Parts: sequence; structure tokens; C-alpha cells
Amino acid sequence: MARPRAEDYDDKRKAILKTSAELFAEHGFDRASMNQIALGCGVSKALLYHYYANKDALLFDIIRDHLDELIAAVEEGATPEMTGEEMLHGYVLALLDAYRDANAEHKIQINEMKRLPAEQQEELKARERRLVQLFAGALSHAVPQLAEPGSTLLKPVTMSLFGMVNWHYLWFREGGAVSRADYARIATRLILDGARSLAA
Amino acid sequence: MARPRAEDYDDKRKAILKTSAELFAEHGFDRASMNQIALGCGVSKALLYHYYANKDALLFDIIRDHLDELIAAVEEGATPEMTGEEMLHGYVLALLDAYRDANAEHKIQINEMKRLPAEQQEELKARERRLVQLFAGALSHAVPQLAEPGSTLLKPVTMSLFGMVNWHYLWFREGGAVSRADYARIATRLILDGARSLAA
DNA sequence: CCTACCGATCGGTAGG
DNA sequence: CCTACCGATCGGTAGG
Repeated sequence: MARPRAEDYDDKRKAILKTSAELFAEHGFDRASMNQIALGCGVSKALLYHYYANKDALLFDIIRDHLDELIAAVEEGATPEMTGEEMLHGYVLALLDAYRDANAEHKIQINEMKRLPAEQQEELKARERRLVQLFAGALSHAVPQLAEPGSTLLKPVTMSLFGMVNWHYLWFREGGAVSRADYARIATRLILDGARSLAA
Repeated sequence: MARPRAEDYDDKRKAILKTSAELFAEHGFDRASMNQIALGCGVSKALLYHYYANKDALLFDIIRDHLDELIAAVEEGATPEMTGEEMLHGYVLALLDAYRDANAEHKIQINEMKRLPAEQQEELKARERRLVQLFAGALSHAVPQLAEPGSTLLKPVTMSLFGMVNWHYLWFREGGAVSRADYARIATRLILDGARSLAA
């Protein structure tokens, strides 16, 4: 009879993913060795290779899981009956909130994605594009002039918002004078008021 | 008598710096080998080590030179008789313009600085702080409420601007629908109109 | 200014 | 025939 998959297989896989994400974020993908990761996870290197065929697969899975969680969180951040402005704020708040326990994964997404082969990068970039589309949609809803044919504003304004939000990990400190909710309101306000003024 | 320094010493050093910056940006600091860099520069590895004691020194010099050029460019981007708004726009335009021929150096500053020992990082971060101070100063000048005692807005608004501008290299394309000058106006507008609305 | 190497450590795989 | 896991070590390459 075939040996069944261990019942804690998925828990172990998640634990490996979290530990390796922290090591990759701290030391960088190239410098965090498979030996260090195995040691940090309390497993043998051979077991590590049982879960992941190679180091790249580990990196890919970290970023894919992270992006899937961001997309899910953002999609739940707004409802169809909201106004465009409420929707955009809901998305920004949900995204900043999702980053709370995913600082390591966020750094890895930003800094280490380019270590992967082109094909795997493409699969991850498709997820990034989905995330961008959600925000661009809310922005178009909130400031319809941005989406008018001939307007070149939607892309730079959307990317400005991503710049703000994806840059926050470099200066934002938990428990500081500005909370995540505060910054969600600030970022939404900068983008919306600015965009309305630009569109006028 | 001591051997005099070669008359083209500085030219060679700058050429090494530019070539290695491109290799670091393309492959990452850890993967771009000193052998590759020597080959790319058309010099022997031994000559490379004549100019730079080790790989870290090369990385440090790339980022230091880059930051010094950014600070100089930004400082020349505005004059004291300008209004706060003109000053901020002058700074943003100067910074985006300085990035035009420094894409590799910018990527390295963002992605590879943490590979350096803490002491060297600190020296570079001091330069980053000077740059931030220039923008925070112009912002305070343009929207005085941001600098009022008790206000917590100056930092997040300044960092939002840096997020926008430092994120541009991921989406901006030379010769596209939006020029650097266009984006300087957009970013300045988003920040200024948004900040005024927040301060009110 | 070159080439020949070094101590160390890398990602990945062997047999059982 | 599958998956779960070990101690030991592979061929190559890094910075210097």
C-alpha cells in the first residue's frame, strides 16, 4: 500500500516557507544557504529538498503565496456598493494591513524576484498586474476622468500610489505616531485630491 | 622616488565604477563576480584590486558617488527666491532628471546597500537623510501647516513623495506617453494638493 | 600587472 | 511503488 502523505505535510511546508522567508529577507537570497534554512527550520537538508526541489522553487513559492494573500486581502477590502473613494480607501487599508505580518515576504518580492528564471518571474508579474488592475479600477471609479480615452494619467497616478504603499516598509514603524490606518487615509487622500486636481 | 599616480587614474576608476554598476544592477551584487567585472572593464582582476581593496569598497563607492551626484543635482534644482511650490517642483524635476543616466546606480542603492557592513551603510544613509531633508524643507515651505509643532504629517508626506519618485524606475519608460518633466509635475501636484487638503 | 592557486562554502544528490 | 527522512559527500565556483 502506498505510503500516505504525512498529515502535517502542509503545516511543515508553511513553516519552512515562513522561516526561509525570514532568512532570505535578512541575509538576501544568495547568502541565506540551504544549510542555514534547514537549521533554522529544525529539519535536515534532505527533508528540505523533499519539500522543495531546489532553492528557486522555495523563493518562487514564498512570493507566489505572498501575492495570492495580498490579492485576496485587497479583494475583501471593498464591496461593490461602495463609492469609488471608499473602494480605493478600502483597498489601500487592506493592502497595508496585509503587509503587517508579511514584511519579510514584501522585501523578498521587491528585492529578490529577479533572481528567478524569466518564466517564473512572468508568472509572478502576472499576479502583480492583477493587483495593479484592482487599484487602477478603483481609481477610475473614483476619478472617472483618469480613465477617459486619451488620458495618460491613469498609469502614472496608479504607479504613484504603489510607490507610496510599497515604499512604506522603509520608514513605517509599528506603534509610531502614524498608524497603518492613518497612513491608509493619508495615501488615499494624496492620490485622490491630487488626481482630481490633475484631471481638472 | 615614489611612483606617481597614472594621469588617467581617475578616468579608469570612473570607467570601472560605471561598468561594475551595470553588472551589479543586472546580476545582483553577489552574482556579479570580480572576474566578470575585470573582463567587462577590459582589465585584469589584479588591476581591479589595485583600484579597490575588495568587492565591498567597489559597491560603497558606486552608491556614495551616486548619492553625492543626486544631492548636488537637487541643490541646483531650486533657488532661494522661488516659492515653496516652485522649489518642490524644482527638486523633483532635478531628481528625476539625475536618475536618467543612473538607473543602474539607483537599483543598486535600493537593492544592494544592505550587503555592506553597518558602518559603511551608516555613511550612505546619512547622505540619504540629507536628500530627504532637502525635500522636507521645500515641503514645509510650500505647506507650512506640515511643519507646525504637533503635526505628524511631514514625515509620511515626505516619504510618500520619495516612494513615488524612487519607484518610478519600475514602470517609467523613456520616450513613453509621460516624460520625466510630465511626471515631475504629476508627483508634485499629487503631493501638494493632497498635503494641503490633509492639512486643512 | 598576470596566472596559478588557496581555504571555505555553495546548491544539490548519493545509498539505504 | 510511493513518500519520509538520515549522514555524508559530490562537482564547481566564490572572493581574494
